[in-house]
Amino acid sequence: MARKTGSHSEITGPRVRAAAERLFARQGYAAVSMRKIAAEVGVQAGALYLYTKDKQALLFDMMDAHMVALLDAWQELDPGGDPMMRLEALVRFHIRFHMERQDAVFIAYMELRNLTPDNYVAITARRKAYEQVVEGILSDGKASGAFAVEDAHLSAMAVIAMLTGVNTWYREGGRLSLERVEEIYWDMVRKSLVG
Amino acid sequence: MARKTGSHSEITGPRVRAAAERLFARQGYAAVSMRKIAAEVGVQAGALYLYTKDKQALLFDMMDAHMVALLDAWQELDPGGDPMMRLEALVRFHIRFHMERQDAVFIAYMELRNLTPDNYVAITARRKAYEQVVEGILSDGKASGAFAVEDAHLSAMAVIAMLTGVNTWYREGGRLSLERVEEIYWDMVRKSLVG
DNA sequence: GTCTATAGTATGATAGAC
DNA sequence: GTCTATCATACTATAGAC
Repeated sequence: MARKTGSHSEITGPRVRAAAERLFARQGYAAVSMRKIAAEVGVQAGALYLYTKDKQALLFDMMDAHMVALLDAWQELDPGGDPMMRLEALVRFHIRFHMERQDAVFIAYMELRNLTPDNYVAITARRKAYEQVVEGILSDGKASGAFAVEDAHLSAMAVIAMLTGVNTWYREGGRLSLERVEEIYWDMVRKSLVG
Repeated sequence: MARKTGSHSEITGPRVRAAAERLFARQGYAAVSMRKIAAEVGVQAGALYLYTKDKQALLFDMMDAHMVALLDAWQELDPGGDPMMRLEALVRFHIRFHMERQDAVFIAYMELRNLTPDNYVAITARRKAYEQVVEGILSDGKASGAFAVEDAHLSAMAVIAMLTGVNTWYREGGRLSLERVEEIYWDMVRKSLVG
């Protein structure tokens, strides 16, 4: 016999996380109160603590989930082999993945300083893992002669900054399609790394 | 006859602004209370209102001063003429200027959302002016055939993101000197924009 | 599962003494 | 010019009713 009323946990939990993500991205973690999140969901502030240990866990969990999703998605997609092909795949993947998750990306970059020390260490480790994916591709390409890279770490950071920067200006329905943006960025990245 | 004690306004004012900049950069505008700023300066919270209208003015004034300094400094340095030479000058200028003002840069990028609507409009106009400096150089270079740029606006945004990204990873006394970083970034930027 | 009520603390800003 | 004291409000988190 089915439940008539009562447990909405499977619905309200995700809604709490979604509301928190929206609000943290738009106003910043410190500026968003539990009351604001509750109001967005349509519950009272006290009810939020059924779905999260505290406000900090709300922030950490969404940042960690984002970084894990990023690393997993790339692992799934990584073609391996030729560094030039891998880098093209990564450039297109990075732009697309980040454009589809603007709020999460914004939070991942802006709210590091609002993590507790332990949580900061954990998230920073995930970030470093992704940076090393990019650096690894550039190192391979340098070794094989495909890329004229002086310093693989520096170039990796430059490429990541450039790609993630798309989020700051690209707006859907604007002058350029995402396909076009991908194309032009890949062209710039490729040229910046070859002879 | 000289004052023995009393007015410290010319000293305390700048110290208030400096403390606010440090704290806003490290903890974020919303997370920093007037009491924290006062403690950093060594005065009581109430005394801060002798040097600023309110907390928002503290934020706006430092962001506006930063953007004006950026635009003025470039206008002073702009060699004019050949787009390739202008762009090299800008790349080196941008990295250097931003590295010397890490806190202000961080705030200028992170705290836009904590500005009141009017203040947001004012700061955004300054940002756009700087973006148009870069876009203008790329447009000139495209017209003269020096740059193979598909979309001057997109490329300007890509270059700015890449250059400003230096702030997120470069640490003084690290593996690479700032001169070396400048060199490598200019090399990457130049290659990404030519044939 | 959600509510109301509340404890305990922190906030931005002002008034008035010195 | 700076202090102390204070107003009015907001905050996170918990307890207990339903």
